[in-house]
This record gives sequence, structure tokens and C-alpha cells, in this order.
Amino acid sequence: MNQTKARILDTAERLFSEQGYAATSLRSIIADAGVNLAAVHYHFHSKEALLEALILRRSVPANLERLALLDRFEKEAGDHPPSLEKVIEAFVAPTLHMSRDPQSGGMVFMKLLGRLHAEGDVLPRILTSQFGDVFQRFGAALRAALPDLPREELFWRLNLAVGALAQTLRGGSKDLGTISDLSLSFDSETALERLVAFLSAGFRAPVPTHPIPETHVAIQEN
Amino acid sequence: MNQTKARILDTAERLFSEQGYAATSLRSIIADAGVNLAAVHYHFHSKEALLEALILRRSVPANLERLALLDRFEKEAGDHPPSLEKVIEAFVAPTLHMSRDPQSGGMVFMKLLGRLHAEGDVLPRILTSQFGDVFQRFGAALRAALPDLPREELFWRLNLAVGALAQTLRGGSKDLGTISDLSLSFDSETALERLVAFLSAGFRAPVPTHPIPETHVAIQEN
DNA sequence: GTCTATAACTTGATAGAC
DNA sequence: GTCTATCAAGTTATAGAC
Repeated sequence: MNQTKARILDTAERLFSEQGYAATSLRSIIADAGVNLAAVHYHFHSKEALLEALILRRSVPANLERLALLDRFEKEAGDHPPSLEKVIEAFVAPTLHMSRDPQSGGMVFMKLLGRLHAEGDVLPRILTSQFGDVFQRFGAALRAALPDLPREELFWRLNLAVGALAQTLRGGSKDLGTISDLSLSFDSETALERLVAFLSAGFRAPVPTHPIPETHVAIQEN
Repeated sequence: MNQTKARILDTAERLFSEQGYAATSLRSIIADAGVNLAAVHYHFHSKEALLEALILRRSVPANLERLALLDRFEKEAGDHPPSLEKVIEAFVAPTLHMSRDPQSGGMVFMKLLGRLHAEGDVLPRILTSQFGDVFQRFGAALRAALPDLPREELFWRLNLAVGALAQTLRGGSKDLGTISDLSLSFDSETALERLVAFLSAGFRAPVPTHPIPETHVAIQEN
């Protein structure tokens, strides 16, 4: 691949992940990459198309890997559907494993995904097309692994799980440094274990039936 | 409070929550609020100060309510520390309950918090001062409720929990609409039950000890 | 307190030479 | 493919009349 093009992709990926999409100007990208402004438009046409190219570069292979892993776990499980743990692992592992080669920039991309997940509606528009197959397959696998969980409850918990995953990708919250001086040590294997343990326990939590009593405490406004 | 000032606060809150801080210009705010541009600078001095004012307006009372709830639960628990469920409830309930009065705009603020949590480092800077006490108190309460959980593990799970909470506040992910046509029904009582059930199960998950075997599948790059 | 007018700057994008 | 030069629009912020 063209060297200029690659430098733009890498630099944009890093800056977007650090500052967000809207807050990062093309000019700050080209300054950091040491290339010309016109080169961005020549190679990518627009800022949003640059973002899209940069996302697809990594998420296309990651999604293939997700599906391949799920295939493998389904074969290994024989007649039964794969366990909840395996389904979660198949979805999460490809993203986490990107971070293993520090040279590859996969770690940076993880942060970017975690951020974009909350920022704007840029990501959904780009990913819905790409992730369609993956979501279908994994949705079915989840339902098979949790046959007794009502659909609505599953959907809720899936949202909570995605939020927890995005937080991990983002590298944790800085606010929480206040409680503890620990920082999220990012060994991808440990992160995977911890995510699988936390999420599978959450998915398997008993479904609440009785309403929790009123807990509102009125506070005067100043 | 001044009517112009209140209109700016409410409109900014809504637009920031829908589009994010960086992507929302002061001009789009004043257009929507039907006020003059100079009024923003007169009342708030700058864009960032506007954001700060708007956050403090709601999070100061919410934090007082959090501490009051924790106090109450600690009294009710007598000699024992309050249960994990109660600690989570005391932290989460005030934010969720803001959404009960549709007129109050609390629902909008929830979305904003969920978004800012991922966007930039604007939120941390503003909140670290405000949330210091709250984080200290709740960190201690969590440790007391989970005395056997190693500190590092607790910190990790706290991050996952915060991610899941932020996702709930944001109103769920649009991507996930692909799997299911359900949308997150936002009854604050139900949301509270579900969060407490999911998170407390996650916090109590067994601590993983044995490394998960290698799961990487190589995919060729195109 | 609220307005108009404008300063001072940054943004994404393009035309056209080389 | 890469550059300079520039456009057209949008940005936050301020000065000063009323």
C-alpha cells in the first residue's frame, strides 16, 4: 500500500481514538502524519470516508475471525449449542487479540471502537452493513445458549454487555482512578477471562420478578 | 432563574446529548432556543463553562441523593455493611429516577452523561472535583460488600459496571436493533431492577484462575 | 440583559500547477 | 501523486449601542 495513504490511516486512527471523531480536524491529522492536506482528499475523498476506510480495514478481518471462531466452537460442541462462555469468547476474542501485536496498532483501534460506540451515529451507519451477518449469527447463538431467558431480558442484558465491552476497549474510565490507583492492565488474555467471567454471570443472573420498593430521596434544589 | 438562561441550559443539554459536545455548535443551540448568541457568553462565558454549569445543575443534587441513600441503607443494615445490591442501588437509583418526571429533562441528562462518559476528557475534568466524595464513599462500601474480592479484580469489575451503566443511560445501542426489533423500554424501576440483577451477578462471579486456552484464528489480509 | 456587528480564527473541500 | 493557494462556510468570542 501507498506509504502516504498508510500514514494517514494510522495517524487518523490514533487521533480519532484519543480525541474523538468530531473533535479531530483533518489538519491536525496531516500535521501529525507529515503529509499534505490535499493528499487526504485525494486518497479518501472526505473525512467521513476516511473514518469508514479506517474502520473497515480492521473490522472486516475481525468479523471473519469471529465467525470462524463461532464455527469452530459449534463443531467442538457437537450436538449441543456452544456454552454461553464460548459464544462470548468468540465475539470478544478477535477484538482483544488485535492488541497483542503492539506494532499493529490494534490497541489504538480498540480504543477507537470503544469511543465511536458512544459518539454520534457515525459508527452505526458504517457498521450496520458490515456487522449484519455477525449480529444475526451471534444473536442466534446467544439465544441457544440461554434458552430460558425471555427475549426482552436477553436484549437488555446484551446492551449491558456491549456497554461493558466498549468500556474495556476504551481502556477504562479515568474517573475511577479516584477510587483506586490501579489502572487497567491490558493483557489481552486476562481481559478476556475477566470479561467472560463477568458477562456470563450477568447473563445468567436470575430474572427479577418482584418490584424493588421505592428508593427516592428528595433533595432540595439550591 | 432567568428565562433566557434556563432556555439555553435546557436546549444545550438536549443537543449535547443528541450530538455530543464537540459536534454541537453554540449557534445551533441559540437557534433552537430562540435566543441571541451573545446571551450565551453573557450568562456562561464560554462553551465549556456552559457544559459545566449544565452538568453541575443536575449532578450536585444527584450526588447528595446518592450519599443520603447510602446513609439510609447503612443504618438499615445495622452492624453489617449493606449488601452489594443495596450499594449498587444507592449509586444508580438517583440517576435513573431523574427520568421519572418527563417534564424535568432528567431523561435527556441521563443520555448526556452516558455520552460524555466516552467523549473526550471533558467530563472527567469537570466531575473529578464534584464526585470525589461520592467515589470514596462508594468505593469503601463496595469493598465492604465484597470483602473476598481482590482489589484489582474489584477495580476491573467496577469499570465493566460503569460501562454497562453508561450504556443504559445512553438508551442502548442502535446497532443492536439489528438482532432484535425490541427497544429499551425505559421504565426507571425496571431498568433499576435489571441493572442491579446483572451487575451484582457480575461482581459476584467466581474469579478466573486458569488461563483460557489460545483462541486466535489467523485470517489472511486481503 | 439583550441586541447588532464584527473580529479572529478554524473547518472541510477544491482547482490547478507540477 | 503531491504540492500551493484559495474558497466558502462555520466556529468561538467580544466590543459597544441600546
